[in-house]
Order: sequence, then structure tokens, then C-alpha cells
Amino acid sequence: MDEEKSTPQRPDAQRNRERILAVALVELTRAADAPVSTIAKKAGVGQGTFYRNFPNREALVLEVYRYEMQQVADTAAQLLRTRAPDRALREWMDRLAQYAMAKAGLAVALRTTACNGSLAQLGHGPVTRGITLLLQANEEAGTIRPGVTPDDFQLAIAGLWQLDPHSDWQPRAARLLDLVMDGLRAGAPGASGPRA
Amino acid sequence: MDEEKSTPQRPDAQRNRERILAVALVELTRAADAPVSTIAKKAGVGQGTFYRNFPNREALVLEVYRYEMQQVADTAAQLLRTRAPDRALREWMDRLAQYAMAKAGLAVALRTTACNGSLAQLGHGPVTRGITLLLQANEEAGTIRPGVTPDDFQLAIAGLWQLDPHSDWQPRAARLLDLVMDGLRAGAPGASGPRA
DNA sequence: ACCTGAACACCGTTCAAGT
DNA sequence: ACCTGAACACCGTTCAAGT
Repeated sequence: MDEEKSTPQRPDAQRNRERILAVALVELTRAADAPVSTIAKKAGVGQGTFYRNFPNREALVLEVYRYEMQQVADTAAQLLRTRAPDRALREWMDRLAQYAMAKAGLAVALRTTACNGSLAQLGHGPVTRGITLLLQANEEAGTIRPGVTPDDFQLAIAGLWQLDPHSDWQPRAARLLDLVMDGLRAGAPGASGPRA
Repeated sequence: MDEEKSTPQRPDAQRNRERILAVALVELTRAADAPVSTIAKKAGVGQGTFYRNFPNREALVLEVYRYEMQQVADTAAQLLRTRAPDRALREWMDRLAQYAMAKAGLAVALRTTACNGSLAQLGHGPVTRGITLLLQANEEAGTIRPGVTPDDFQLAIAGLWQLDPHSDWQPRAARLLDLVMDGLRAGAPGASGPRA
């Protein structure tokens, strides 16, 4: 909220930070436990420079994750424009699943680093806003029960992060998301029973 | 074939293993990242002895977790004897949540160590059997839709492991489990709509 | 057969020294 | 102001030496 000037850095320092983030995305996606030393080296900076830009390893993981999730979140509004609310919601979940599996390394890195409260901070990010949009549209259309919060929703689909991307995860994800949709529909004004 | 029984250990070696497990339960519950060196020391053994009993740290975490989960799993049959199937299912979920929060350290340790395939092995343990019992009873009673697998169920309640035990998790868990119950009920023969 | 604990490899983080 | 990389602290795992 408070948008103060955050460190008017030197241009070269600025570039270092961006290089670190770019390398980190690649390396963390490949292996969740990529060492800071490797990331720094591939970014062409010393370890000290890394720690000048990020307080610790966890902060890096969170920042990369935050950026990636922004991309997914942004599609929510777009889906709502081109589809019926409940179709949009379901399709968004599918995309989230695909994304989560594609970037499984990142997901593991997240779980490893920040199980506790750090995720809560992310909670108030763009993803939550995207979810809010989807839920509101559905509530107004009467396709889901009233009163579902983004937090409810995020807990309900948490199983996605438990899937192994090297396995046959697609049917399992589909069954989970169908179940969640049915749960959300239960008690909706315009309830029509479970639909495939 | 006459099997060489799984290591007919010396009695003192046997006791060492049990001491390690007992200490590990306490230490891992307190802090998910309790060092092997600490656990070994508090159990009164050298680090080498630890690695004689467990191939690595992950194996220890999994074994402690397995034992603890057995306790919860065992209550499934008992609940089914004294309650209606859907009440039993819902109450079992509540107990699981409580248990998960009480042993949050362990849960974090699990997530940290074994996100990949190791959990799948546990999948065919007592917890899955307990869940199978509950789901079957409910399916026969017509209180949930047919065809729900233990895997479906475990993915649906995965959000529980994401709750912070130091926070006000109870209402959030309750809302999640209500949602899951409604999802399970959707399409049941004896469907009665969402009940509180 | 079983145990011990120093030694090794590795990783996150810091800091004295440089430009 | 910013950077580097050796140094430090710590942890998982191994292994030579003991009983």
C-alpha cells in the first residue's frame, strides 16, 4: 500500500537484481534446491551481491513465485469476459493446475521454504484478486453458494500442490477440481446439481 | 522359503532404534528441522548408530509420521460403530485436523522432506484403509456420491496441511471440511442438500 | 555385530577488502 | 555505493577405529 520510493538504485545494481531473478526462475524450476551460489554464479554476480538484493534465499523464492503467479492471476479477468462465470472458474482452475505442474520445481521450493506465514503475505496478492473476481461473478450469477471467500477456495484446491508432475496427474487433478466445483455449487440459488 | 527375518537384531540395538524414534517424535514435533545430531545425542547414541537404523533423515521422518498416522486411522472404525456414516466421516476429518495441528512440526517436516513420491508409499498405509472404510460406509448409506476414491479424498482435504497452527485455524478448517462434505454429497442417491 | 565421533561435503550467510 | 569471494557456521552422511 505505502508506495514509497524503494531504493533509487544505480542502474548496474538494478540490472544485477533482474539478472538474478531471471536466472532464479530457470534454476528453481529445474531444481527446487538450486544453491544460492549457483544462481549467483550463473547470474554473473558474487554471493554478496545476491544478499545485497535479497535478505535471504526464501525472499528470492517468494519473489519469483509472486511474479509467476501474477501471470496466472491476470487470466482470470480475461476468462470472465469470454465465458460463463462457472466455466471461467473451472477453466481457471485447470490452468492453475497446468501451471503448477509446469513449474513444479518452484512449487516444491515454496513448500520447502515458506510453509508458515510467508504464504499469507502472498495471499493478498494478485492471485487473491483474481479469485475474488471469479467468485464474485459466480455468486452474482447464482452458480455458487454465497459467502465463499478466496481463503476457502485456496484451501479447497490445495491438493493441486501435492500432485507429482512426473506422474499421471491430470485425471487426479480433474477429479479434485470437479469435487471442489460441486462443493461450491452446493446451496447455490441456481443450483442444478453436479455437472460434468 | 526360509527368510532371513528382517534383521533379528541384538536387543541393545533394538532398544537404540526405539529410543531414536521416541526422541524423534518429541523433537520433530517441537521443530521440524531438528538436526540428526541432536536427535542422536538426546537418544544417547552416536550419529553412526542413527545411520545404522535409518538410511537417511527422510526415512526417520516418514517412520515417525507413519506411526502417528496409524493412531488417527484406527479411530475410523471406532467412529463408524458409534455414529451415522456421514457424521463419522465428518468427525474423523475434524480429528485429523486437530491432530495435524497438534503435530504441526511433524507435518512441516514431512512436507520439507518428502514432497515427491515418498508420500505415495504411505498412501497404502493405515490411513488409506481408514478412509476406505469411511467412504464405503457412506457410499452404501447413500450419503455420498458413488466412486469417490481415497486418493480423491486425500487431495480434497490437503488444505489442512496448509493451516498455521499458531493462528486461528479452527474456523478455516471447519469451512474447508464443510465444503468438502458438500462436494462429496453432491450427486448422492440420498442427497439432501448441504447440511450444517 | 554394533557403536562412536571426528572428518568430509555442502550450503546459507557474513564481512573484510577492493573499485 | 556497490561488488567480490574467502571464511564461517551448520547440517547430513560416512568411515576408521574401537568394544
